[in-house]
Amino acid sequence: MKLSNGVEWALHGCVTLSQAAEPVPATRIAELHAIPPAYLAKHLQALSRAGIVRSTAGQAGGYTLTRPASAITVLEVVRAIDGTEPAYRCTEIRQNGPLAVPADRCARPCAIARAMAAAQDAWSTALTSVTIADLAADIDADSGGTALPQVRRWLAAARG
Amino acid sequence: MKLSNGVEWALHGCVTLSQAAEPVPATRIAELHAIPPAYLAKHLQALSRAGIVRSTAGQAGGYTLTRPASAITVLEVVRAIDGTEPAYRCTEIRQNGPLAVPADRCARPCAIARAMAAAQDAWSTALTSVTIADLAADIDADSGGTALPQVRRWLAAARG
DNA sequence: ACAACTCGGATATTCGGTGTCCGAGTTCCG
DNA sequence: CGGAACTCGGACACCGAATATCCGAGTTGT
Repeated sequence: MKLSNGVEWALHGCVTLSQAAEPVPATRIAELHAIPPAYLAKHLQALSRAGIVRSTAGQAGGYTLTRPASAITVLEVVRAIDGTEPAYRCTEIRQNGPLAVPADRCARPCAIARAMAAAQDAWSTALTSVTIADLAADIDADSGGTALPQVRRWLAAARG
Repeated sequence: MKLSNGVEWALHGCVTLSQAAEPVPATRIAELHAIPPAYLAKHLQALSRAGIVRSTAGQAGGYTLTRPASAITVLEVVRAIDGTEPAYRCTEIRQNGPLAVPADRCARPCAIARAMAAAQDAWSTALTSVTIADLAADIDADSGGTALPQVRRWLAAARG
């Protein structure tokens, strides 16, 4: 089980966007974190499709959050990048072989699938309780209150 | 994020093994669920390496659980098949770019990594609370108490 | 009207999961 | 005690998805 690498970039990108009132191009975010610009753009497109960010074209265009950062959960971002498919997918092998369970007895998912689904729910719940605003606040606290102002200043300076 | 398909086979296999006092060959388990025998063998080897099952060679050989099914958690099996690497791996991109955080300021993992780790812990905890014995009991209950006896009978019949 | 900048999707490449095979070792039977 | 059959174990192809990239369509500001 491995999570796409783009999730990290998307989350950092959302935190960055939460500090900018005006649109920020994908290229700008990419150079902030020194990551491949074209690939980051691909993931930002996914965020756009999910309705988390809004894109404006043309000069002075870029990406903006569609909602306040406190209304965007980490789970939403993860799902936008990585997809909504659960980690465990039951193949229903209980319906195969010499002791196959008849299909009309399989209305409910099997016990293994239920256990895995419960674990997935716990995971999702944990990620739902954290918002982009929480991440930004924690990052700022870790730096002693200097990180977010620095980002805001850098975004303004790069614009000029 | 996707979980290896072999996890399902391994868990079903462990439930089957929990019903057999004598060694069961990989071929036998494979035909029970109508899955590729050679590939299932590969995963059973992983369980062997993890110390969950014990293999005996030669005629009348096969796999056996090393512990009672109530002492084997689902998480152990998942980790044996899928590896112990957490789903989210932090690349530390905060140390890159024009606003790079100095390395000596990065003793603790970043806020994003902490949130993902917490979710992973919740997931792991959920899977630790379920044992192979629990799965077997649930499967039996779902079938109205017929599933496990059927498996035991089939294992005995196939031996002869 | 022009030009520059932006996003968006279509396109190669690499890596891990999927599936398979044959050899080494061991146990049982004659 | 020798042989044969059965078992596991690791080494070998195959495939799909994630990675990484590019260029064209559209829009804004001048």
